[in-house]
Amino acid sequence: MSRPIRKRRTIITAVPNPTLRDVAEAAGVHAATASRALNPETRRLVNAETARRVLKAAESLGYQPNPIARSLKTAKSRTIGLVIPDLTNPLFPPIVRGIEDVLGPAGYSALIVNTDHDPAREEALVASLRSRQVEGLIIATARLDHPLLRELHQQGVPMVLVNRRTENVDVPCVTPDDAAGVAMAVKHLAGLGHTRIAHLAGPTSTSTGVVRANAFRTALHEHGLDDDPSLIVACEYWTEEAGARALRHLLDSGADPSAIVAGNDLIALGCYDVFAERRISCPRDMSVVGFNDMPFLDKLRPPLTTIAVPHHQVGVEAARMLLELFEESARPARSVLLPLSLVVRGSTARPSRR
Amino acid sequence: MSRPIRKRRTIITAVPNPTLRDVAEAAGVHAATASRALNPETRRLVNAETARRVLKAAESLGYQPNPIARSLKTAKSRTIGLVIPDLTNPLFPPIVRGIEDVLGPAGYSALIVNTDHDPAREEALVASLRSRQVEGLIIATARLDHPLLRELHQQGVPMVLVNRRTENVDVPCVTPDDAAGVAMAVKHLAGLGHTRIAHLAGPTSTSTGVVRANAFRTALHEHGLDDDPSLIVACEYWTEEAGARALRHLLDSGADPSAIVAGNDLIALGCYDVFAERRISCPRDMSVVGFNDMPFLDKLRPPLTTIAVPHHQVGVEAARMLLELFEESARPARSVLLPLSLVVRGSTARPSRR
DNA sequence: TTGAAAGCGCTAACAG
DNA sequence: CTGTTAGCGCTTTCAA
Repeated sequence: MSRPIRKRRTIITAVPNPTLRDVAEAAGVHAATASRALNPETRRLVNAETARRVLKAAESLGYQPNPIARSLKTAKSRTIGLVIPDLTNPLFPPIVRGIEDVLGPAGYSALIVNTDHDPAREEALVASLRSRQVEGLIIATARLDHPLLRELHQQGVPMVLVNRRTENVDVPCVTPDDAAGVAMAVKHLAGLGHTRIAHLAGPTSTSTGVVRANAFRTALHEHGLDDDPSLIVACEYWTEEAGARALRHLLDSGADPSAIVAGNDLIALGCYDVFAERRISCPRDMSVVGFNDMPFLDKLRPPLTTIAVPHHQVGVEAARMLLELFEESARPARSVLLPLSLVVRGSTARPSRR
Repeated sequence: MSRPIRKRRTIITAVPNPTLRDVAEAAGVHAATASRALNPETRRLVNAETARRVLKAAESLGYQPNPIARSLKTAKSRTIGLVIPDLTNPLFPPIVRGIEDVLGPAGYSALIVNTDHDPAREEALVASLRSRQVEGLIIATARLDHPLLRELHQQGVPMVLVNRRTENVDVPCVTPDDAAGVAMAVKHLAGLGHTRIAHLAGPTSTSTGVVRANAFRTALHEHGLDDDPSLIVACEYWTEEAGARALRHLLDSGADPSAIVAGNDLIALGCYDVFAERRISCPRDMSVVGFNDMPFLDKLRPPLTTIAVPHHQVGVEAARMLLELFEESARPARSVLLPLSLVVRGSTARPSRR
């Protein structure tokens, strides 16, 4: 009989945090039915009229499902972990936003952790993410040799890599088309008439560092330019300071370039510091091209010519890929290369010397 | 009798995801006892030797407590919501890191949402955070008139405001000492000999905009300078474009300043654009001071003199304050003003014209 | 000091 | 189509 239920329904008009049972009682049905009605996936299992009543009851009570209870039952947290080196690097915020723009509408949230490039910290943070039951990981800290990634992969943790890749682990990646980007930079400089072009490469422990350096060498060949090994110097980190050190080293070695392809924008900024130190005029004495097109580069002196990376799109693709992985986790790892574009500003010009 | 338990213990050596019961069985105790032993808070309720056995069992099984189950039981999610306008604004990443540096060690995680300055979006995002059972909110999007904040406060949602304040709601805030910062900027310019100093204020809908503008007027008085109302123009947004528009307006109005105190660094960058447009040489013809000291300002042409805000510290204080609020939610709202410092670079100099 | 029992809010068989 | 039942993994009375 439904009398007692009815009675309760009228008494409980405004519960502080209405539960599914409150809704069910208000609608005069069982909690299970209310659950079915409320979930779009299972709504068709219930009489349309009943469903309507449940929806209305939920609405009027201001019912909000408790995702924690749902998670406990379904063993799905609707949460993913995002592992980045450092959020204050302007590279990452647009990627994060791209990820969240896809995840949010799909009902997922991201937990962000910063590793500060410390493998031990990374391991601890990943462990904490996993203990929080994240369903998958998006990782922006990949090194070529990265035991943690191999281990996670073996344990079947769904993940996708962004920006950088790793070796020996078959994991889907979303990266900029680094080789094409470097080729554009070299073509631009060669077109201006530069013949001694140097490369301040990123760290050789990262795929981005290695891929860009290799692409640089290939591009030189294609343009029939000097492939002097002394024109390539690897930076220890992706930072201004490391870029400055590398350029000083390059200049002191007497390699004498007229143009530089920097591994990324920060390394290019390090070049600016050295230009100031040594009274080198850019672009008159030396041209430089960055990589990434981080914000405010147009405000520099001179404005930096660079390769624009669609960071937001990188995030979007990565998040989509992870969601797809959840759908059919057996799918083979597929990777995506995103197209880049050259942004010509004031840091590149024809060489003034011979 | 413990025989069956023992037996099971030896059989189950490596459960994939060991649960509390697995640990309990392995240690030959009840799940409740294992729970008490594992939780430092309740460990003293259990025999030291038993506790040791439980800890060892947990260790050897690689037990990780399931925070979702715990949350369901305790109605605490160990999660907080962080509401910011836009993560790609370089102001916010250091604040986020400060927050996470405090939250992480305390066992909390942050869910970040970006409102893009859209009140409707903000409302929806806050609702989604609340449905995810966040225990509290850190809000960086406060406007002076902000009905949502008043409503949340009435509902007793623990929250703290960062960067900006709101009116008529008694909520704890962590903000830079805007008035002191503006006073430093004006003092610096006055000391250089400027007498016609303009202010490109932030939006009047935000406390930061209003407080800085008022402080500007006060500082002018203190230095006995022109308080010409036409020297103060409010920008519509905290952006380069709005800053540029405001400066054009100021210049066109004939106010004729020799120096500008910009509401923030982005507004100052907008000034740089106008300087280029109108062939105004900075700092020869016009000095400008920014506010915030966002990254890479030293690389601009000229390097921007600005007021440095300890953003990381802002995040740290805000997170601490929220955690304190959880401890004793009846405590009266307390607010913190963080000290700033002037960073003199190349965008300020003595006035060249008389 | 420990165990038994209950239940957080929800979903998923299963039965009717 | 709907109700019953059980249980996700944990904490917390209450008894013993």
